[in-house]
Amino acid sequence: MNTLVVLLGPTAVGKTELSLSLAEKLGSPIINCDSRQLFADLRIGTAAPTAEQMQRVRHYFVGTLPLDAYYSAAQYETDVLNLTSQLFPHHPTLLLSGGSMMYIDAVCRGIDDIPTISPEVRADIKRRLAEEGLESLAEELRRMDPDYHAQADLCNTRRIVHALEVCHMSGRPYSSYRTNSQKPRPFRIVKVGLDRPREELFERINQRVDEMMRQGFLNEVRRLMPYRHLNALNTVGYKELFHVIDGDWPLSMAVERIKKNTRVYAKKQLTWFRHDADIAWFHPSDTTAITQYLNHALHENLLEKDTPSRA
RNA sequence: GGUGUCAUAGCUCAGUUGGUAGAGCAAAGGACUGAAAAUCCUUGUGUCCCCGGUUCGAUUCCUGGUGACACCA
Repeated sequence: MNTLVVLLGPTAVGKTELSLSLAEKLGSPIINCDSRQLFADLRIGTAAPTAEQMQRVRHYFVGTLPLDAYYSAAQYETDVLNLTSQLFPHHPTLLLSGGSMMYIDAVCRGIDDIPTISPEVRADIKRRLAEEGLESLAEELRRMDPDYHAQADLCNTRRIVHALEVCHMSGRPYSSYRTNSQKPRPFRIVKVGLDRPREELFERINQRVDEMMRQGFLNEVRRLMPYRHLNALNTVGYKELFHVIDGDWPLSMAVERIKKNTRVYAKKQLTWFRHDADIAWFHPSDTTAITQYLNHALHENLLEKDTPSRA
């Protein structure tokens, strides 16, 4: 059976660096699992792999989406599964690397099939949110989908709106689509988590933001001003620097906010990953242990494959 | 050396007419199913500089230290 090695961890922990040597060891290309590095033109602010790094190892899903693309974790699931079925015949082991929690889970566990919302329904709910307010929508959700209403975060506009959109779109309760079941995958998954002491991680985040500024992050953002309303630009770093270009914030304040919001994001990632018992954790510099672990995991894999024919 | 001011959370500070204290920032914890670097929820962490004194009770008032700052020599 083929194996998908998933290299994950909080932002700035050192995934990109390690993914290169790991990919070379495994004889695999790198499948990016960073929801923002997927987009073109967000190179500096997302710390996307450099041209040299991309040349060293073949990367998939880096800078491949136009900024205005409608994309989702579910689409990513489909795209990655298609890609892996193409690649596995040539690469018995594939490396997926990134920190987008929901995208990782989409690949590893799958996302339920939920109807795509038409622009009409989306616009209608949006209008009603503005006119009637969130409480009114939540009340309607209580009638249309009491199950989800009972467990939903009623302060979270986005969740309530989406649930209601699905109800209206399909005529069925949103919760009826939520099976929370794990989809079978035709390959084995090995998760390698990277982490560092909090202080060390935060120091790296701060330094990386400073480095981004030195590389001309502000100019990158300036060029993207026309696209600021797009979801792809609702991203740490970009949204803060838009305020600088507007003249509302001093640069120093934006830089501090970017550092802070990146730290918050890293914490959020760790909170999510903490509940995943399948992850084996390592310090990024402990390459010996990581290699050992992978050798062990892949060796087990071989035995599994061989066992039936021996028996 | 003298005089004065100050010393409270990780930082900047407020406050208690004497009943052991709270803001901002920073930080910590959590949720998460077709927008997820998104969106949302929760939380104050403290020898109130130290030793004494007055007091039922001192972080608060008083004596003396220590440290910082300012001014005068």
